[in-house]
Amino acid sequence: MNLTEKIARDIRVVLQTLEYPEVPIVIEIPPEPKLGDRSCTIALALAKPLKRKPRDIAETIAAALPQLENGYRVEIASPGFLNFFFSDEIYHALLKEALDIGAEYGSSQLGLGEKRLFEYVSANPTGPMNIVSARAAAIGDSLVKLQRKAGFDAYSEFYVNDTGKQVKLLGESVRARAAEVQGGIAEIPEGGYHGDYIIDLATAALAEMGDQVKVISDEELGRWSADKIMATQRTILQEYGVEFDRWYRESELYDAKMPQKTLEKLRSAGHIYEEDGATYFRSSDFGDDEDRVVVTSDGRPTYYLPDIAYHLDKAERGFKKAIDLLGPDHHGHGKRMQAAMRALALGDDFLEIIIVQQVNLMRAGIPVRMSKRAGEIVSMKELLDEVGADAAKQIFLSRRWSSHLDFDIEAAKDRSERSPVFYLQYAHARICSIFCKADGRAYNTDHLNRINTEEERNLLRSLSIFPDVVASAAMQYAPNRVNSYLNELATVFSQFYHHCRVITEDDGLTSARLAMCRAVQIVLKEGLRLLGMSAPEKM
RNA sequence: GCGCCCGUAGCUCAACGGAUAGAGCAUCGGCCUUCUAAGCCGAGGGUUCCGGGUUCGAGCCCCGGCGGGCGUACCA
Repeated sequence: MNLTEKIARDIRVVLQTLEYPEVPIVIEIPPEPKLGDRSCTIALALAKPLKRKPRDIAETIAAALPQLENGYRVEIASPGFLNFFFSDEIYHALLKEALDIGAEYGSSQLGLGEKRLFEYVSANPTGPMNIVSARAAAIGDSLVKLQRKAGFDAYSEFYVNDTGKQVKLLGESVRARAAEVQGGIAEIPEGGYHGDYIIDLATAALAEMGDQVKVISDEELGRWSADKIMATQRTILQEYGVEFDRWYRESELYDAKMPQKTLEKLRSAGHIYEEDGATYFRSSDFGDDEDRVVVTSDGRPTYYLPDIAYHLDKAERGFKKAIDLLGPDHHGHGKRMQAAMRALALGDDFLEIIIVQQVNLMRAGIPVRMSKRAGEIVSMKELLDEVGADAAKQIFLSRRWSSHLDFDIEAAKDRSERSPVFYLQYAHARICSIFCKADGRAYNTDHLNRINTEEERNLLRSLSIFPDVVASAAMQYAPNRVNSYLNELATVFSQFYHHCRVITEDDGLTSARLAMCRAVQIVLKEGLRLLGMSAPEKM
């Protein structure tokens, strides 16, 4: 039962009966409980086409709605809002349902089982992951969970660029450091990697391969190093609580000759030409600013070709939509990929690009200067070790992905005792504690009529909103809405907690209030799960 | 130059095109003999960068500025 849909259905029927023009029906949550449990602005939207006053239209619609028999009453507020107030019976039924289905509460079939693939992080295996990766990981992971809850068949992938020029450079850098470890001088190549982790890799390579390090090719050494880095990335992400359904290696594409096949496909469609010895894709025919090289004049494919192949493969594996989370430094890439998708006739809405904006790392208000060249970066691992996964995720997931956010390490740590994530977890732990204190007294729904304070009613209202929040967060890729909602729920619960004693001599009232607590516990736990955060039972 | 993103309270950020623009932090003042005070109650704090436009209604959409960030490779 979805209360919002119920109202939308009733309004739709009324609009048809009255033969009003078809306009989208939008149901909202009023800004405060006094204004009702749900509201609709349909009368405002109909004012123009009907050439009548919004208030008159609202009254006509209200009169035609099956209010009492469907468990609500309607008030009209200026300039023409239809405000819906649910009956106690409706709320009690909803509470019973939530208790009955538990963690399934809030799930829906909006996605109709559509197969979707989320690709995120996809950090190059040439160095430590940075803070933007941590942000993307938190968002991507939550999006997949949200979309699954909303009925999509959603999956996650981490694409690994384990071939190409950068990997060769990685190999050269490691070789240089290996020479240094053995007492020589490190001659790190132009554009190579300087970080200390290269020394660690060199040491590990020497330990594992001995003098073989000197004779294998740059590519082989680079590939070996990339594998090590990739394994580390996987471990760090696991500790962060983010697991991928698949790590898809660029080299797998080559093994399956997919870049070549993709090139031929584009060529036979007439989108490929040669110039100055290089092979170009005519991407400007499909919205790109200029044509792009897909094979260089010395015969190497650029990153672009296998990436097109990868996306073609996503479509061929049956995904109806591919959603890529990209860093701000790759936003130019989006246009190119869209151009390729069009050239391959995959449709304009197959690929959706989400640019996860940058993170300005601060420490006590002072920007932390990050220089990749000098290897002076705060890695994702260092960040997580310092502030903790839950606190970091909370910061990332309380903002829209499009916001350029300031992440203050000291603030994240200093406030850790009173941080927003603790507020949510505390509410959950507090409920667990109540059930401990209840000492075997169970909740039940036989005495819900004992629920009648303002705080209790606000709590029911908040609980009823959860399915709407999940749906909108999933459809609009907005995990931050779940975070906002959970904060609101925790606040309303705290108010309830302070005004309504749960465990009393009154068995009927106790059982009803325990039922409320259980429902809040279910939603808090499920909400935290959707955000990838833990829900401790004790704090 | 061109392209993308951002500009909201002292700070960090919210706000499906809707009602009096909200939270947290910070500041100030109350509340622990009662289920977790990591909490609750209250106060102060705003020209939503500026100027036009669309709309019954704009922080949100469109145009033009200003400011900041990023991108503009035969790197990824």
